[in-house]
Amino acid sequence: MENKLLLIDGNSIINRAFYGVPPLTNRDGLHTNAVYGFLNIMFKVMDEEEPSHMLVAFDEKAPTFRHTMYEQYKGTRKPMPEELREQVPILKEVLKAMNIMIFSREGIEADDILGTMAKKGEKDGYQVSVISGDRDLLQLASDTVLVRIPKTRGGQTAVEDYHTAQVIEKHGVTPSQIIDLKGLMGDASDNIPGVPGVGEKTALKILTMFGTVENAIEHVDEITPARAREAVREHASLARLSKTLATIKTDCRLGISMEQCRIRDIYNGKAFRLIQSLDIKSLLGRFEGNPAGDKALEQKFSVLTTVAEWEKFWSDADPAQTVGVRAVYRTGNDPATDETGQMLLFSSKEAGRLLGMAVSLSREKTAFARVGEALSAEDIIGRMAELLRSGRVLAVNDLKSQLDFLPEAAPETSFDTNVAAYLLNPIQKSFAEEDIAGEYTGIALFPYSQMFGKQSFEDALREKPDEMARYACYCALVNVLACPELKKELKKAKMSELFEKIEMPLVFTLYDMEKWGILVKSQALTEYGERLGGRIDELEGQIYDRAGETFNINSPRQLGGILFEKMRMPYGKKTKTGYSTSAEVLEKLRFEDPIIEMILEYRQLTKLKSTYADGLETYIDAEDGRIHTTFNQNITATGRLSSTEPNLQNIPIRMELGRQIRKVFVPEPGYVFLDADYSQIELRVLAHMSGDERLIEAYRENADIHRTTASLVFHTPYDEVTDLQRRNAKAVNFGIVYGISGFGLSRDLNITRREAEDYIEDYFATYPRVKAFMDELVEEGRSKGYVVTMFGRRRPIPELKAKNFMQRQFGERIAMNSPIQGTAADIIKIAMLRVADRLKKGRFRSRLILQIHDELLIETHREEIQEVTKLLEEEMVQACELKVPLIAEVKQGNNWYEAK
DNA sequence: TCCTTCACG
DNA sequence: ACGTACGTGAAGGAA
Repeated sequence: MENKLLLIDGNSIINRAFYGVPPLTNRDGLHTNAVYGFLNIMFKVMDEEEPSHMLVAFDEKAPTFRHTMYEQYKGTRKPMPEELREQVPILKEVLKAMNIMIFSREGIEADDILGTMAKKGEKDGYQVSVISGDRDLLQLASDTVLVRIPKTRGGQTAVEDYHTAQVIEKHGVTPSQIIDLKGLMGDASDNIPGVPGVGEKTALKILTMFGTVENAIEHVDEITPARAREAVREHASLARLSKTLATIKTDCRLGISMEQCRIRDIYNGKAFRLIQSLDIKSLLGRFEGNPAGDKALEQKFSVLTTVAEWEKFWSDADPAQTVGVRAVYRTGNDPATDETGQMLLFSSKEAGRLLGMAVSLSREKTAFARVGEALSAEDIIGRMAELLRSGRVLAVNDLKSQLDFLPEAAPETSFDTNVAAYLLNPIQKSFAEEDIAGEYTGIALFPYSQMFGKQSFEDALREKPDEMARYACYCALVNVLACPELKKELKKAKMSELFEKIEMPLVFTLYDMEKWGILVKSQALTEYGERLGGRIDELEGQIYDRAGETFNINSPRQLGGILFEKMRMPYGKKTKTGYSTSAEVLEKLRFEDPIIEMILEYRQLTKLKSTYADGLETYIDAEDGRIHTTFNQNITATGRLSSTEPNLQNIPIRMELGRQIRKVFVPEPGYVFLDADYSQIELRVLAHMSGDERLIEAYRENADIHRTTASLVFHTPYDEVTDLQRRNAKAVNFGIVYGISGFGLSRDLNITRREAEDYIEDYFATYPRVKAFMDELVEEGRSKGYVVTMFGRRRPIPELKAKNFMQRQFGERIAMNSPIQGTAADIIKIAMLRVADRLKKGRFRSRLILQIHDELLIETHREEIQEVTKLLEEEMVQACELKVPLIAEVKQGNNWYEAK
């Protein structure tokens, strides 16, 4: 409707929402219930009223608490709970994103803003609605101004509407008399005193007779009953003051034009993304129709089912243009069902079948090619291969996972929007099309899960073919549109080279590593598991005997009950949920009872059996007997890789029993393992980046760095350093890399905090540039909001701006650690690329198969051992030129145990 | 789904 | 007065 003004009392409504909606948080633990409740109320009212203009008013200072039910009842003021306080700026951000006018100014109360705007709107011929939880606002009601008070009961929002008539009906006074009413009866929650002894009943009686406070005072002698008469006489000035306090100003100078309040483009991509990040899914539905779910846009999407259609799509395409892509394929993990509901299981080869491919050149030209009788996967891929030969760039999200279905692309002609978005903000959890669409294209893409739940691509494509095709088209479009934006942002952040020279090429290297996998001796693994199982059973019996009952040893809760209550052992730490039974705690109880020893061994063995013996077995590929892990390139905040399903980066090594499991990882016949790891790469990076002379000198002399540190810190000649001193110095060196704290070191070394702090102080005195470097990193993190590695990789650190001391301190440790850990990660990535490149160019049969942060494992053909040893060592050492030598040690073995 | 525990660098 | 060393992933229990 034209000329309809909606005014919202921001503080009042968010308070109502906070107490009316049960606690909710998003996946990061941010509270969202008040924002959710507010938006719910707002949207409900907007749906009803269809306003053309709108404004949300806030109090400038931290909102007072006077509007809450609790406060109205108690009449006291308590600070706003943190869970609510943190939601106010979030709400403002959401409103801003929706282009909704928000207004607050110091010295002006939200009430007065609303009053002034209501008057102005009324005067300019607008229909005005004021939304508030506060009955004070009823004084603004008139025949053209509607005051609406939402009530949240049991999740349902009902709204009470007040024009002049309804105010009189419900409260027995006219809107303008509301202030007289408050003047007489007061309002505890608003700190309006009123006339002592006069309540609502009396006040109403007086106003019925005299109309206003002033008139009542003038005719005070006529007031009945006598008690009220004397009260008003005695407190006349208090009544006048109270009325003034209750009066909402309607003549503030705000400097707001009606035009600024006009509603425009509420349902945009930015707002969508923001609400999405708050995990308020139910509100996302409102965005349908704009701009994702944009019918005009979708009409241009087409579904191609024949070769002819597919050819035609490309025939008039601009050959220079980037192609956005989204492959839809059968995933191996979730078995599908066919038309009859029969379960279908696929072999690993079948698992990776292409079902369709969305391609996009622009908003005008986007299509989904569906694999079927008249269009095969080969047809689709074949045509695209030609396109790539002409130098087109493919814009894909998560290229590695789709490489099976794309023609042989090269790093130079591929752009992975997922990897690019990760580099720009590695803190984010996910970078799929739906996660980056809003930020880089303005398209508000629905989450896949919201449209298809947990369905596989294949099931979704069968059950909702149109929606799935449309979704894929949107993805392809997002990729092609996001590509130039991401490039621009990467350039701005000086990460173009990191992206092009390291991350993009690495996609292909990791793909190859995953494809190769690592051979596992299945039978040996089973036997290992059985050996563990035997011993576990023995221990289980002994533990039950000792405890005098059977219980679940794996349950920390039950175990805690046995140890600390039944057996009355002294408990050390407590966790949120009960007693801690961690190995650290149990170690200290070693001498209390033999049961502790048994439990520790039991824990160790069950871990090995469940995670490694049994766990790994399920990942052995039936086709080739190898385990194919997934290397994730977009998980860690520092730039490291991670490994999942299974994690091959945490195979036991520290304890001998666990280490034995490495014997089942073997090279195929005719091959051996070459395993190379960097020697103290992080400390060397620290030496380089800090430029500390002594540290650099020590490494140049190829000294034992822990011994050197011990010698300097403990003022002991190098050759006389004791084992204990060296061990302590080693812990300090580690601690430095982690962003040292006295507490952490003291816990690690089992010494007092005081001693630990002395160590640290001595360390910094010994290596003064290290101290300065750390301070600079923290300062840089604070001023820029992020820190960088030698190769420009960024790590944002919002924690440094946190109000909470602990969080800030955490931020400082991150600032100290990330550039070091991240630079080391950059370096080994470079080494991986060069090693893989040389193996490929030299037509070696050997292949890189694993990376474990500072270690590379190569399955090496026997005839190539010498050459590969040499090139491996060479490329790792030369990956980066530092002020200190970079050292890599290569070992050979017939299994992974021997090669370490 | 969250928490605790523990495997690795 | 707090409650911490940095970075990960998987399993099992509790809810």
